[in-house]
Amino acid sequence: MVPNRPFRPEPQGARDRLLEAGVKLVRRQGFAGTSVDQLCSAAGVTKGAFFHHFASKEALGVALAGYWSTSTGGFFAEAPYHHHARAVDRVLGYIDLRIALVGGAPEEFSCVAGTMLQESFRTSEPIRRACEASIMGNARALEADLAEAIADAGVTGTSAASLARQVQTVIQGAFILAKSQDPAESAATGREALGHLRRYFELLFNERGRENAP
Amino acid sequence: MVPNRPFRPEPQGARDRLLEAGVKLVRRQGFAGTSVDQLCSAAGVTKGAFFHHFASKEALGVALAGYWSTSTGGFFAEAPYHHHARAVDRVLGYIDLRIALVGGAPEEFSCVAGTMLQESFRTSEPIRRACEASIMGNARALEADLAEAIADAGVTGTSAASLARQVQTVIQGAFILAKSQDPAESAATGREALGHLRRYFELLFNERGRENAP
DNA sequence: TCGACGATACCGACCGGTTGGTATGTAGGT
DNA sequence: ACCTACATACCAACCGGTCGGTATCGTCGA
Repeated sequence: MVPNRPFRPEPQGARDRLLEAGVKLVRRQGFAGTSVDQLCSAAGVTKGAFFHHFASKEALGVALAGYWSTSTGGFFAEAPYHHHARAVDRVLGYIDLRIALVGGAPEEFSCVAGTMLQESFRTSEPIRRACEASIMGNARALEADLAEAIADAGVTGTSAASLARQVQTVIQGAFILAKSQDPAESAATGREALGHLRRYFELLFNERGRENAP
Repeated sequence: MVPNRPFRPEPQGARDRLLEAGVKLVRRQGFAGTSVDQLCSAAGVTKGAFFHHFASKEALGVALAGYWSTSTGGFFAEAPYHHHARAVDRVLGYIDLRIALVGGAPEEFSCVAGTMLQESFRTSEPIRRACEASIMGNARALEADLAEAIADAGVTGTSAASLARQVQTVIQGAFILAKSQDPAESAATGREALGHLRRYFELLFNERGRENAP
């Protein structure tokens, strides 16, 4: 969900190293499938350090969702698609950016919050809430542009909030379809799904000019 | 993904009871989060019986994906939406059926294959392949109708296979968004997402007559 | 008609390793 | 002296998996 961040400095403290290891391991093997010991050795940290910073494995899960939200939120806030003059173009620019980020193996572009939700929504209410906040926060970042685009095009029968949720829906679904494929084809499968999302928005906002066939 | 099956007889053998328990437990807490002992006690069966029928926990996962495919596939094959004369109506009828199936808590309508994929796509290649077969098999059931609808409406720039995958994408994404919500709102959130899928298809196939606002 | 026989279905105690978590210690900054 | 940030050692519970045994079959020769 967030790209390779080449210029992000290697985290120094044990807490940040554990969260960074959490992103990597949870994406690859899920939350329940990742042990505290694995987290520690991936972060180059001992178990004592882990439980110094996190009261429990569940607490790390909650913190991980927040960490994920913060890093992805910062990335999209700085992205250049905001500079388009028309709201529709900002919305489509966001989708194009998401398409551009889908490359390589699924564990490099998939979403930590979506993965944790799948297995923890019922077993841990704090994790569920933290993941909800992460995904819905991501959605909220698009709502203003969507509201403007809806008004410009005179779209009826839906709302900016609902369309923002749909963006997240298709993104999460795209990750699952990508994971279902052989690694060589998974990124293309994910991009195809986002291409359909783009086309839906083009149709909805009457953007006939720029045909983009998924 | 499959509804309550009220008239399905209680399975007799240990193998079927384990698979039925697998559906229930994996939906609720994921594959890695479910232990063999839990499976056994939920099925009312001993560990000896488990390893008599399945060589390993992973083997149960593979069998579970197949079991899931078979039951859902059978359900949709018999559904009445096939009787519509026009292909578009069959496609939209399928989506309406999916919408109708989204009710109650996420563990009652979510997809076993999608859940297992999320955490096992990298740790178990056999499970990944079994889940891919399940999801893509489900998609294939719609391809003929989609191809016909595409031809009828003169849609360009995509294919029946691609649209069939998009249906699965939105379904899987809808389940994740549903899981992110408080149980009281999760079903409505899931239905909303499928409503957008319906609207995409209405726009694509120029079905202006039957406005269905998500 | 019978009973010996192998196959299948299932039982439950047990194993070594791993799990999340704790208790205690310590180095360094203030 | 005291707090933060770790390290080390350890624990009981649980993990997936094994193993020797039993109950119940259909079948086939005598």
